Amino acid sequence: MIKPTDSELEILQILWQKGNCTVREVNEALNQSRVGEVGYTTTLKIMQIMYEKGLISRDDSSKTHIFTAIAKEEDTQKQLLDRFMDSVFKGSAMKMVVQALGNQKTTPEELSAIKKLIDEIEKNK
Amino acid sequence: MIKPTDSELEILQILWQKGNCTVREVNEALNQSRVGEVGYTTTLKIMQIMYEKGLISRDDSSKTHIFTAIAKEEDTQKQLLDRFMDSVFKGSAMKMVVQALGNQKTTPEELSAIKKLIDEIEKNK
DNA sequence: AATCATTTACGAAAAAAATCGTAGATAAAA
DNA sequence: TTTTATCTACGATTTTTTTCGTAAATGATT
Repeated sequence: MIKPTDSELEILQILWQKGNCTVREVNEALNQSRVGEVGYTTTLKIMQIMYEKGLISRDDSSKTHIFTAIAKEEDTQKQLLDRFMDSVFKGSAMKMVVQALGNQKTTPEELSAIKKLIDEIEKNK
Repeated sequence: MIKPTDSELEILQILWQKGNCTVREVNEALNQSRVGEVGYTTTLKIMQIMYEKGLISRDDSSKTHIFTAIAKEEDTQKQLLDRFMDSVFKGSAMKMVVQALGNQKTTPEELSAIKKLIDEIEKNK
């Protein structure tokens, strides 16, 4: 599976969230959640490249093409997470989780949810 | 804080692990854990850039310079993790941890260690 | 049909990252 | 002191990613 670049990932996120999109829709969504604007043809070009790489599919039956993400969000997350864990935490999920949970951001609800999750994983072994 | 590129991160890992290093030491460590070899001057060049960026410090009192990572490993991990969590998991530590733990790789010992960790975090609130 | 707006295709340019060759400095060996 | 080996400095080249201008196609409007 091909690793998307940063801007490709941004576009994938939009496609996962909104389903099928035209280039214009993606471009507008992109420019809402951003500091600097990005031109329409820039977005188009990146999406063309993504299409060539097989990251997204294209329906060109009408003039305005419609694009869809090919890989599922979870699969891509999993793949990127593995890479990230290897390169930053030398493969230790433990260390990474410790860092992530030490982050004030996590709410008590989330913490207990994670405990339940661990209980379930432990049962299934 | 500046985000290191992938090869810069590789070098930082070596410096964190081995402490202070010459360019040659880094270059050799690099070539051990790798598919393709990388030339000595390539490593040198990247380390010079890292020095200019303020990622590493340099002792040039003798001919052979000695380099040291400036940022602590944990701080860098934390910073990269935040970025990663934002861009891939839209900021949800929860989702990320679920993915990480769902990874068969995690051992039972690690799982119970994480539970203990959560207990402690919960106590301190 | 002529005009206008929107779209895709194409390629060029800019920016960022990685690679290495060569030259000159420095120190060690002979 | 000459030679040899190793090092840093510098810049050129290559590769990857991002950016956008221009042209041609398509469809809508008048």
